[in-house]
Amino acid sequence: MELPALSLNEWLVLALIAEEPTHGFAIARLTSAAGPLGTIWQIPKPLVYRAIGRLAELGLIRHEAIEPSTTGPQRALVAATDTGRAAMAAWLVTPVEHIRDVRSELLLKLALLDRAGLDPGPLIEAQRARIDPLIAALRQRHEKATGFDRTLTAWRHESAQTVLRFLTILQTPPAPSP
Amino acid sequence: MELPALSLNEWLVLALIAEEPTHGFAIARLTSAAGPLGTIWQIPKPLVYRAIGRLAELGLIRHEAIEPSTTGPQRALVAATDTGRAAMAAWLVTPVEHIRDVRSELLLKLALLDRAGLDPGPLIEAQRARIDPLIAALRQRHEKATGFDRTLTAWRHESAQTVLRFLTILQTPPAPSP
DNA sequence: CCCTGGTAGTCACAATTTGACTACTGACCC
DNA sequence: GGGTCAGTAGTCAAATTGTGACTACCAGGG
Repeated sequence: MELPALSLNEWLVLALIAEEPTHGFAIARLTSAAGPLGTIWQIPKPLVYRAIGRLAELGLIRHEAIEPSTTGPQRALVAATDTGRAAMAAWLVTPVEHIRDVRSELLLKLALLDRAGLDPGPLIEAQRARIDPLIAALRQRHEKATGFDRTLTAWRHESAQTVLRFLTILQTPPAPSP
Repeated sequence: MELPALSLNEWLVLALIAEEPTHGFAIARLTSAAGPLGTIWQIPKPLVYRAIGRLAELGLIRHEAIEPSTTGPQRALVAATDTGRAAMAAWLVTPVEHIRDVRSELLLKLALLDRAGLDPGPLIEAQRARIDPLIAALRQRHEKATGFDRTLTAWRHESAQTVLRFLTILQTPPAPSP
């Protein structure tokens, strides 16, 4: 039962459906530029519906009966299956592979954990463990580099360290003003 | 004479043609994963040729006579026009607007300046001036933020500071070992 | 009673990306 | 000397992604 790779769009749609049974338009609202998640990751409306279609094909979500909406047109409810919820829960605590995915994927996971009222601690720790050896390797490469490679490795090293600093800030709650 | 916006791909192709008259395949080699610029920005082969087509339409480059290659098939030489070289020179020293463009666009400009043997100092200074007020604004927003917004603004603030640190490193040549 | 505005979803098209494909030349091996 | 391998040069078609415009439904205000 290999789960084929999902795009970030698809993971986000699955996550929102796993929170509670909902419908496409509500997801589109949450992930629009104006919505609460739109500051991290936006999904254009047509892509929301495309993602729902794909997730349904994969058996991660299921169409419930159509709800006779009280206001406006009918809405097609979708709910996560057990498989879907399990995949979701695993993804939510898996650290990201590459530095470049921190901005989108890690922040999104943190936001989703926050929405669910779950402790982000384990994810933060796992991410730190993933990054630590990477930073060591980048420092070595930077120390040996010459010419323009020095500029490039400097950037990579600084970027990796930034992730570490960011994770540390998250673990240090802001001091209450005295 | 408004110059329509060029993509990063197109700027890079123009830059390499401005270095010296060349042909599509050579550009594709330089910007492939294995090429010297591939570590910063890769351009798939078909996109190199599409970029050449667009640049020619805009009058930034011109097709020279086809060179009867000594080895292998014929190659279609292209050279930058005066307009093209001027646009290029201006772009090369213009700092990037957004933090997210540092990794790709600013690094690329630095690499191209390095290849041309030009002083990166003015670009670095200009970029610093562009970033400074941004950081101040982000710090303010971070200090006021609460809830998950605090996490988001922390990331943005750290990212902006990283750019500043990076620019500082570039201005500080590595101390010669004693 | 018509018009605006929000809800819900779909469609057709444009842009980007990917991999594979043609074609040409020189070199190497048998 | 002929087959074929590797490298050069460029193009194409298909898959994926993204965009804008469109239908349709209902409520409330003038």
